[in-house]
Amino acid sequence: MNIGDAAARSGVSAKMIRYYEQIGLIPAAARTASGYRDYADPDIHMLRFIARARDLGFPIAEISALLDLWRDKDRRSADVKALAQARVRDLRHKIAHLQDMADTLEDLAQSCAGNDRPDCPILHRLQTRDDAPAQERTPS
Amino acid sequence: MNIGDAAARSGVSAKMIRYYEQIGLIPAAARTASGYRDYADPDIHMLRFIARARDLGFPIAEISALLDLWRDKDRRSADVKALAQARVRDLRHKIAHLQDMADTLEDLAQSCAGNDRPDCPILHRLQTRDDAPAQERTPS
DNA sequence: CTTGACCTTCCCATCGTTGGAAGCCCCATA
DNA sequence: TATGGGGCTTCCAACGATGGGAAGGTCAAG
Repeated sequence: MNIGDAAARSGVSAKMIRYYEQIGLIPAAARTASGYRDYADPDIHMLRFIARARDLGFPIAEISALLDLWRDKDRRSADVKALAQARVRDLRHKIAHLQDMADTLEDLAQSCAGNDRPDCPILHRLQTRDDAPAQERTPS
Repeated sequence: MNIGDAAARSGVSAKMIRYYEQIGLIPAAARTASGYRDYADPDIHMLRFIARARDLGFPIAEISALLDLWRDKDRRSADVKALAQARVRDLRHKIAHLQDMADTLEDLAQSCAGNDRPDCPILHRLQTRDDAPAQERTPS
């Protein structure tokens, strides 16, 4: 099976398949006499595995570790779980950060009149220091 | 003031100041006779403005628009508010996406024994199709 | 044999940031 | 005055993951 079919069946683009091979995430594919990459069902399974791990937010390095565990029939499920939990922690951390930014920005936007006048607390906040809680003892 | 001091006072690294100048986000700095960039207080204010906008998740292109509005004394606060609200929508969208991934992954992790045995629903889910709700009519 | 769709490799771009190398400048100290 | 260390300059490269495109070979149908 050519790389285009493998891409269509796995959900990983042909570009990405070549890239994953290049960086060593997946082994070099078999080649036909004319140099075309040739894929079989097990390759498709592996690519689908990668696509799903990627969709769950795993970076390449962790997908590589997951692939190793996937292939290792003597693996300990605790190792897989630890990877997943570390990923969850990282995701929750990123979410909290984005949430802080969104909440702050929403507060600012809500306090802006949004009319034809130029005065705007959003710009005011950006041009002033932001290390204070913003409603305590505004100086002078 | 040298670029190192400007970086320390603004919270933008010297590397980034040069980069922002290069891409045109900020005007080219004044130079001393020997070629050193020379910054004054208004430059620091601008860099701090950039640092805060960046911390609120604005990409460079939007910071550029914010800077234009900041300098424009005839601006309409509605334009600033619209930029902020668009950013909030984008952040909420990203948050929802990460939340989905984290929730899915947490469910999977919770269902994994996490012991010395190799069987693991996380790997199972990754190697099987994921377009089904995962607890309805598991075949055979 | 021609045509069009596919494959190959290689290079470039994104976005924001960091790192390093080579070379010049400035200041303080010996 | 010489010297050393740190800061400045520019240029190049890398990160993660992906897309776009050019130049050229291959395959299958007509």
